[in-house]
Amino acid sequence: MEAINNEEAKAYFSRELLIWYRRIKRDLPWRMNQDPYRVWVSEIMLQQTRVDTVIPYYERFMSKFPTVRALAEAPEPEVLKCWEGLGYYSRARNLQAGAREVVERYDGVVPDDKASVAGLKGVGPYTTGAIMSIAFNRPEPAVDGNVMRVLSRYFCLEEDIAKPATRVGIEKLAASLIPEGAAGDFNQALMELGALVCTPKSPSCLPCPVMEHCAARIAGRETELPIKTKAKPPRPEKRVSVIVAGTGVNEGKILVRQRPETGLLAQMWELPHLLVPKEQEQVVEAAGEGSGSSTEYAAAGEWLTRSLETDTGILIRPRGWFMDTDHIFSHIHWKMRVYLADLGPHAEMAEASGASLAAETAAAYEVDGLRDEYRWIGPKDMETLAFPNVFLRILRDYWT
DNA sequence: AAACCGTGGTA
DNA sequence: TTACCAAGGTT
Repeated sequence: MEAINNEEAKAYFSRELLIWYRRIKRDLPWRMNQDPYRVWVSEIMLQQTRVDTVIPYYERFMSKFPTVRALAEAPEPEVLKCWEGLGYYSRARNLQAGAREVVERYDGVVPDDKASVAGLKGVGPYTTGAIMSIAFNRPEPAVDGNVMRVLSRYFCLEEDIAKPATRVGIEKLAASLIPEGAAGDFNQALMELGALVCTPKSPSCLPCPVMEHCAARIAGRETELPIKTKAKPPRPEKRVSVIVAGTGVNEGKILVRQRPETGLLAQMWELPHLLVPKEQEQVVEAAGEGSGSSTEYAAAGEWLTRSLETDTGILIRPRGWFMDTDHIFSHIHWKMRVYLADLGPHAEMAEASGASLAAETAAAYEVDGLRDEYRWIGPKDMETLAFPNVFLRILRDYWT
């Protein structure tokens, strides 16, 4: 291995990486052209999400919302439905808010201006650099996890890449590596190398275009780098969810609700569910699949009925266990038990009162105190409302 | 700075 | 099976 100085190592890296990328780059949907809107949508979808997962979502999204204006004018629930199953749903709402800002402030044209792009909702330092370089070929760094890993190895950097300050330092380095007039290709080359060659677990150094002068490789430390502090494991939460079957005018339907505007799974739809307090965990645990006596079922059912009534004003009548399912978010682990139920006695009384259909519905609302966020839905409504995966799985089970 | 925000692939 | 983690951003 020829010993070279740092400036030579940098020039070599930029030159060889760019040549390599232009030879082997993948043919991806968002690389069809450099339309800033297409680049923008792809970068938002690709945040913390694999290429293979994104591709079908991207195709669907672009055919439904082909322009900034189309996205800006769409009803928000349609945008959320298009994002269903992809996760990090605030990305979808921020993206549409950004599109609306581009229509109002920039006449529907994504501005070729770093500060303006950086000011759009959901666009942070990485995405700003990605849009500026890929769409407009501006010499801005776009430092994501791939880039931090690749540069940590090539330059044998030992800073913890989990720390925000480390990314800032690597941005300066990445900026100094951008070849004249080739910002977009070079930034994508860095990420392509990280995705295909310089992978997290076992990097494939032999086909690497810059292996010869990779400091970590030369030191035999390529698997030790980058240094990254471990994430905390998700905290466990026991939850009980209920499928409430409608009767009368709601025959064949079930009760769902829309989540609040902020926080976890914001504005997504879900089955009614409750956090099980520590002191109730034993009671719920005892009433599972064929594992509880009638007494134990009654105890769990009583707790569920009382809690749901307190929380939502809806009086149910538990009918039995349906399924258990685990769902792991990035920071919470839901251990969910699902029960079947129908409505309690006073709802039936309202239906049996002999009132007209409209009056009956109104009466049911009054008697049940059904709040705005609740709705009776059938299978057909699943095509319109956006549900997170944990509830999609349960509902598909229920309706098949 | 550290917690919050989803999901699925991989070893 | 557990553990890691992927083209991050916001608060």
